[in-house]
Amino acid sequence: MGASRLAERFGRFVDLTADERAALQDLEQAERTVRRGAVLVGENEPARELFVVRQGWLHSSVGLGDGTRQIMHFHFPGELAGVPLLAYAESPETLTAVTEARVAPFARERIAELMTAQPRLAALILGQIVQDRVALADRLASIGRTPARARVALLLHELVARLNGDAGGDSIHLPLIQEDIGDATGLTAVHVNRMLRRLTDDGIIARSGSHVRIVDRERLAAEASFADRPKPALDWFSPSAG
Amino acid sequence: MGASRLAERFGRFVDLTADERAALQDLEQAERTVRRGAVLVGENEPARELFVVRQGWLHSSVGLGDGTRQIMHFHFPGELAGVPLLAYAESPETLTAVTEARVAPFARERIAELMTAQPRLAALILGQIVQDRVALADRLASIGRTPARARVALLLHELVARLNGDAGGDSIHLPLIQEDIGDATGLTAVHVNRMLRRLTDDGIIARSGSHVRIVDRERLAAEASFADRPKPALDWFSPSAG
DNA sequence: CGCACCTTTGAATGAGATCAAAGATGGTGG
DNA sequence: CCACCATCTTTGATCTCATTCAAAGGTGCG
Repeated sequence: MGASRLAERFGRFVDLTADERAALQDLEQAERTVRRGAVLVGENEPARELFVVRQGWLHSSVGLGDGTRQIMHFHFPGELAGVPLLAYAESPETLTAVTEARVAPFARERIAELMTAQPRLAALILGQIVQDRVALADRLASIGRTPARARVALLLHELVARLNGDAGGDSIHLPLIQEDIGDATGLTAVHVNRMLRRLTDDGIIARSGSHVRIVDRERLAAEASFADRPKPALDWFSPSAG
Repeated sequence: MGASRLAERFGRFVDLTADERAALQDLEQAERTVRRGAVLVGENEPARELFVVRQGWLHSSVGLGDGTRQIMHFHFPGELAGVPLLAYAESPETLTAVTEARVAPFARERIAELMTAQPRLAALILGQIVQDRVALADRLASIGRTPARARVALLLHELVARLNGDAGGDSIHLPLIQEDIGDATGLTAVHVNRMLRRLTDDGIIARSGSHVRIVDRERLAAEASFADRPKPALDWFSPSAG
C-alpha cells in the first residue's frame, strides 16, 4: 500500500508537513477493489462513506425516471468521490467504477476530525471540491450552450488535460463506450459516433480501439470553444495553523 | 445591520454557539449595495472576495466566446457566492446582481481563519458548497437529458422550493426576463416563452407581470421529472470541537 | 407621451433524435 | 486455438423538437 494518493495530489500545490502526510495516509488506510461496472453507491441509498480513488476511473451520475442518465463527472486517482454525502444522508448520485478500480473508503466523520486537527488539509479538500464544482460548471455551459461537436471535443480535451497534465502526452486510453460519452455530453450514442467520426476525418483526433490520440490539441481546444482554466490556486490558506 | 444571514440559515440545521454566531456576524461586517444588473465579479478577473448575500438575488454565469452565456446558479439571501475563488485566483464565473441587492464581501483568508478557529462553521460552509454542487448536478441532468418543457418546469420548481420552503406559499416574484430563464435552462428566449405559455394554458402555473403562482405543484414536479432532494443533513460534524 | 425593452406569435430551417440494420470486436467455452 | 455470441461501432433514412428569422403587441419608465 503506497503513499497517499491525496497527499500526492496536494503535494503539487503546497508542501505538506509530516503530520499532514500521516493524516492523509490514515484516511486511505482501508482499500477495496471494485470490478469494472460495479456500483459503489446507488442513488438515494443511505451511505456513510466517501472514497479516495487510488487506481482506475469512477464516474458519478444521476438517473432520470426513464432509463436515461447524466454522467456528472469522472473521478481519477488522487481525487475524492462521494462528496455529496457531506450534505445529504442519502446519496443524490450513483457512483460507478468505469474500469476495475481500487478505492479507499472512509467515514464522513473522518472529514470532521480532519477539520479540527488539520485545518489546512480541510482547506485543500475544500479546494478540491471547488475544482469539481468548476468542472461541473464548465460541463454545464458546454451542454447548455454549445453544439454536439463542441461537447465531444470538450470532453476529450478535459480528459486528456486531466490525465496527462497540460504538458504531458497527447494520447489516452479511453475506457468509455460511446453511450457513456453520450451520457456525459447529453447526446445519443449514435450522434456521438458521428461527431467522433468527423473529428477523426478532420484530422483532429485519431482512434484505434479504445485508444485516442489528440493529433491537434490547439484545434481541439478551439472546437471545444472554451478557454482553459488557469492552474488552481490553493495557497490562500494562511499557515497560522501550519 | 441585522443578524448574520448565514447564521440564520445554519441555525436551521444546528444550534449555533454564541462564539459561532459572533464569528459569522463578523464575516458579514461590511455591506455593499449593488444595483440591478451590476457585475460583482467578472469572468477571468482576479478577485479576492467572497460574498454573503444579504438581500436580493444574484446569479453566477459562464460566458461562451460568442455572446451566449450559461447561468449556473441563482444565489439567494443567506447563501454564499463567489466560492470558486477558493480554488482559483481568477474567477471562473461572472457574478451578477439579478435585482438590487445587498451583499457582505469578505476576503477568502477569512475562511482560512474560520477553519482553524471554528471548524464546525467550516463544516457548515462546506455543506453549503456541497448543496450548491448537487443543485448544479440536478440542473445539468435536466439540461442534458430532458426536453424544454421539463427544464422550465424544473427551474420554476427549484426557485419556488428554495424561496418559499417546501411547505410555504406557492407564489413568487420572478425578477427574470425570459432570456435569463433561457440562459439558465439552455434554451432560447422564444422557446422559453412557448413553454411558459403551455404550462400556463395547461393550468400548471399562472402568471401576471413578473409574478408567478404555482397552481398545481404536484403536476409541476411531475413535469420536471425529478424527485425532490431530501432535506440536507449537515449534522455529521461531531461536536468534539463544540 | 414616446421610446426602449420585453413578450408573444407565426413560418421556415436545422441539429440532433430515432429507427433500422449491417460491420467490428473481443471474450468465452468447447 | 478457434468459433460463436454478445456487445459495441458505424452508417443511412426519416422525423421532431428546438432554433432562427421576422414582426406585431405590451409594459413601464423617463
